Amino acid sequence: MVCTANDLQEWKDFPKGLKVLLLDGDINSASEIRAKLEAMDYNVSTFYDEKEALSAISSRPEDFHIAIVEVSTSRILGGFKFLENAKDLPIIMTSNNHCLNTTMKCIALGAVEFLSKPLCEDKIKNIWQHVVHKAFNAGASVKSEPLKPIKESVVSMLDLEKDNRQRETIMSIDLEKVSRLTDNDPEKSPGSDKYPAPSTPLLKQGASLPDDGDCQEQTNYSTEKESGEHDGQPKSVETTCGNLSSESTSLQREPDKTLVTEEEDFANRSKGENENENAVSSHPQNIKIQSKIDGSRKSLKKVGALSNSCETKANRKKMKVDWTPELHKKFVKALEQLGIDQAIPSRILELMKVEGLTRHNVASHLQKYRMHKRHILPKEEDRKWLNQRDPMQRSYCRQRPIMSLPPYHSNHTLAQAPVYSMWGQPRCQMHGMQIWSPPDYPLWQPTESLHWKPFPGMHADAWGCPVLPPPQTPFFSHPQPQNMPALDYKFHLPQRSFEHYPAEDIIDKVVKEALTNPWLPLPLGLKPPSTDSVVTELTMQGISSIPPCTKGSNPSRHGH
DNA sequence: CGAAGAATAT
DNA sequence: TATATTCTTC
Repeated sequence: MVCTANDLQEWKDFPKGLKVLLLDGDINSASEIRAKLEAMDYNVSTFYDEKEALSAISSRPEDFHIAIVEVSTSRILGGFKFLENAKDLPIIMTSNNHCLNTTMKCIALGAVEFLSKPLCEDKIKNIWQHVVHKAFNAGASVKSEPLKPIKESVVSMLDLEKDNRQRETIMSIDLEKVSRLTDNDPEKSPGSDKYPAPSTPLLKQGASLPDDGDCQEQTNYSTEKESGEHDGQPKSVETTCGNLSSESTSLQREPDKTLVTEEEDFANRSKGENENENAVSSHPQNIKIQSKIDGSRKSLKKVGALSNSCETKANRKKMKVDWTPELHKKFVKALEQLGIDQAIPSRILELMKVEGLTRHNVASHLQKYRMHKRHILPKEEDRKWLNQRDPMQRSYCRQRPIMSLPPYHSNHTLAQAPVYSMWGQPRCQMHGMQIWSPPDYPLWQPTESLHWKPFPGMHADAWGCPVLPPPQTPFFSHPQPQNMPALDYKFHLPQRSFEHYPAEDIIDKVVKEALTNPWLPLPLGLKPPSTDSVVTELTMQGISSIPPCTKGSNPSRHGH
């Protein structure tokens, strides 16, 4: 009756010949659906009465791989009855009536999917996925344990995230996973050739009930949670979303761009991994994936290779965190709040409140951040040191340091294809996106594929020109000429570099002082927020209409 | 043991 | 290069 993974492996032209039980009280509807199914080379047995259908599956279980059951308002009980009594079969419920309650009940009773009528070809051509899914999940009874954290994160995710985009992202990822399932193993699923890009049924389900999506999801999750795992029931909703939730939710509060990026990222990576797997060996793919996963994640207890291929997906490596400007901003804000001495990954993570983000993620980012800091700070310290010893220089050193204009500023090539500082402003907008660094760190911004270099051929290490800011440069002199983007974050390393830098505690002290007494002039080497960053802040808070003239003006006539 | 940070891998 | 993972130290 149930299609096993082995069956699938030997099923040469899957899903052709898929045995579909069609239960629909409406003869017209039934024949219509049947025709469509048969057009796909599915093998359809039509029933108009659930009792007949049930007796058929009990007497000839091998004759059915999947069932499509109609639940009309008039005979809704029949549908449910079938659903409750044919649990071994993946059952797709269908109805004219799109009532959410009905849908939920169907799913709660174990239906793998609810499809609203009419059943167009797109909706039914991929029903075989449920067969595959079920086949792969057969015997996966140990699921609850690995799923537990997943479910928790899903629940919290739902608490936090009301945005539809969230759901869409998850669904899309789900789609990716489902197609991976099929693409992954051509031998098991030759049908993937025929239906190379199956739409995810669950995606449709979600999409078909957009207004109730949240509710529905929550219902599903909570159902799942309290009832434990329905063994063998496809858990695409819970499992898939859940598995991914820890990843996708890491950026759930981020705008579309972030989510999309993440999603694509995931898709690309998955694809690549699959390709690799296939390239290495086409036979024991499941095992290979499993062992691969086992190597990097917690090992799975289950032995069945096929059932593990699902687990594999479930425990798939965390996807890369995309440190978008928004995410980085949170990071920086956390740093700001914590101060330099408290800025440890766990606390940062705490403050960032980004679901799914791990301490490791933060640590890694922090490492990078600090590494960058090291590039800059010594120079600051140098100056500080220098100026502490030379009161005469303090006066101008309180001024914002600027960098000499590299010779490229008139270079059209560079001007029209601006690559901004990877540590400074993000590309594409010199105004409005800059992140306000905490005072104890120089401004820093993760790159997004565009990497700035001071000028062609010049390595970042070479930053720092023996140019000192003009003494009359006002304190708040941030707006920079547009043709020198990002450069304003670079401090100039005086040619005469000192071997000795002040001790860290001295730096900390100075920094703390600056924090405690913000009204005082900033200690040497530290800079006030730029206009850009202020604009950014405002923009982030919804104040977007800042007169552009506030930036790009000449520093020398700006601050007073 | 676990966190932090550095080093190394991908 | 950016991020993940592993190693080392505490």
